[in-house]
Amino acid sequence: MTAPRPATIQQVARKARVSAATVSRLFNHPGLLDPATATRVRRAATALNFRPSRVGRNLRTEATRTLGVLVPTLANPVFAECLDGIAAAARDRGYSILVETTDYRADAEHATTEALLGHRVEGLILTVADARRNPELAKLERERVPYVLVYNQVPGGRRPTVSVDNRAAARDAVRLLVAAGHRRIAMVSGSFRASDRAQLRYLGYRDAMAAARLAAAEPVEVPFDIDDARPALAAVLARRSAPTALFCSNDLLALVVMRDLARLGRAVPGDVSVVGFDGIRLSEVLQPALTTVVQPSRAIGRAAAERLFAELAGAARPAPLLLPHRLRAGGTVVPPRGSSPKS
Amino acid sequence: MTAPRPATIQQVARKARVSAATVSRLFNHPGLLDPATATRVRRAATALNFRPSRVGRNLRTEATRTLGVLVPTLANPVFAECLDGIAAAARDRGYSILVETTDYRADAEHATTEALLGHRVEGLILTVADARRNPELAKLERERVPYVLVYNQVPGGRRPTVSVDNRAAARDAVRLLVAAGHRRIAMVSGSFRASDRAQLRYLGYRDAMAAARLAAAEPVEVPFDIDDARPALAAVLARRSAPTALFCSNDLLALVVMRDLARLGRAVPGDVSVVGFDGIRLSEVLQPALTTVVQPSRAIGRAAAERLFAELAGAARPAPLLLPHRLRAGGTVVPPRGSSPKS
DNA sequence: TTGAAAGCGCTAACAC
DNA sequence: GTGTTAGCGCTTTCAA
Repeated sequence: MTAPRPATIQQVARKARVSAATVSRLFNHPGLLDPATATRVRRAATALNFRPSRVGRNLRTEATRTLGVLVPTLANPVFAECLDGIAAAARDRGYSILVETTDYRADAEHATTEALLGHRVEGLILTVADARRNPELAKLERERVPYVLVYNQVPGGRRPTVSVDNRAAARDAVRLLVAAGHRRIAMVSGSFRASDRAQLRYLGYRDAMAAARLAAAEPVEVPFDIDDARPALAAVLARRSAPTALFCSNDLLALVVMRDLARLGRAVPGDVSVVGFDGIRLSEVLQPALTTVVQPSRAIGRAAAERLFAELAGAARPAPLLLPHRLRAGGTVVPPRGSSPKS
Repeated sequence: MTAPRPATIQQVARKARVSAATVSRLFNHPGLLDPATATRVRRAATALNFRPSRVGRNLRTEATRTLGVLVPTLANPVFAECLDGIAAAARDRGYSILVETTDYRADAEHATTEALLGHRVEGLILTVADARRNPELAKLERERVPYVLVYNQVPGGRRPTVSVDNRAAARDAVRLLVAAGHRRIAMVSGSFRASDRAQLRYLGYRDAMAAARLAAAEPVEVPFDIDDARPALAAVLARRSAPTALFCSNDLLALVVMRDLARLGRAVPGDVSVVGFDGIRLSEVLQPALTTVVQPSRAIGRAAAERLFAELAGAARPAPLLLPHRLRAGGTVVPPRGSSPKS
């Protein structure tokens, strides 16, 4: 029923009355062949639907021209856009991409990286739950497997990363709320355990609050895949001094928050202002557009791939790369009720 | 600088003073080993960071346990969500996923499928520009490579597909506009050349218009990656009888259309009602939520993977599978200005 | 329970 | 310009 075994280089060689080496040359060093031979071999190959096996080739050359990618989920467009950038860069270089997801479960990082390494990928691009102390990253370093983290960021720059400055970016976002006149600002965040970025962004939130001499609130931690934020939101809004603005650790979360605020009868931005983080394409297009910190996701993916290629070509282990973030003003932030402008 | 050669089964064998066959057995048929031997081999393997090479294994067993996935882009969440479903299903079965994208360029389908087949993927899951006559699909059939199309749909069911009934779904969507009282309805569509789905959805649009004895308009075809729809929209709205409602061939497009209608000073749904197609997660969460046809994207991905596994296990070539679509009423459809309810 | 041997498809010396 | 040969890492008979 299913695929018959593909033709081998030997079969082509027999049919064209040449040696396997000559067939191999046709595909790898066509210049070396006598034109007449080349034609004969080409014809035989076509007749047999021959397509060189990367499996045989990979084994022989000890190079797979394959990259592994590991991200929490592809349901969040921030990772999908990044992967799209990686795929484009890989295509340009003739590399293939093996993809794994963890669904934000740190304990899935082991099995997935093992699978990738088993395939002998030449390098890895990944986003892990926590890049600071991470047994899988330690493994990659011990075994000297080239890798680049995307989105993750490590204090001291001790790992090869491509990211924005999460803390500074979060600070900018919250500062924008402060500038709009908000004094009671809370942060809604995806689980800290599942995301070191979320932790850094919380620090940025605290920085901005401290700089404005405002009281930072405890973070409102929710699961990344939350689909009803009403209980959490109701609790925050019931605090003695309810926030007039919410900073969300990512855009997906911000959108869920906005929808559920509406379901709770709170208007955005009328009752509550909201700021996100990521700048996924869709957050720009909706109305009002989400005010958010834009990360250049495709560029992050592309840069990570290119740094990996550079390292594979012999360059030193890449230093951390900080790509610029950008604050995008949407319509989800206005001054709090009853505030005088330029207070 | 870069990775030293990974340990081989021979090195482990030497270190454990057994043969390579015994090491192999530890990983493939551990029950066959004497417990003491197993421990010794395990220790040696750990000490050397040994991890069986899938490259060697794949060559020997002539099975790669790898699936290829080809989609137009991962920047559209409908494909990313589908891939997320495929990845989850593959993980359950111990399969790996090789991903390629075409950026909606039909002429990239050849090189990308060749790359995948070169890797000897055991099956393919793909969305092509046009599945009816497609040289790459013909190639897959000629070479008897198992494949399942996702989203694509072929009249007569002559190809293995997993999709919704695009035409009927589009008909339902437009019927909903008709039921709201709209008489002048236009369709904004991604390029027909790049998407047979778009063509089918246009047919569904015409069906619904005909059934309501309304005049179908020529489609407003735009590129899938359009980022400013204002020129196209301005042209449609300038027609002698401007539409009061727009049916868009996908959600991403619908969102761009909504934003650009706003930029043109038209309110949605006040001036123009809008319906989308896909039901990407984000379209649900925005406000007003987009009225759209929901496709179960993750389920489509999962079902495609499972049908491929069934075929690999010996089942017959899968028949087309139609998954149910669902109309989701959002806030982007209201009766046209000046219409009387229940006209 | 373990080992020896062969071979999966391919490429790169090396020889002619 | 082309062929011969060896071997990449692994699994699987087959024999002991």
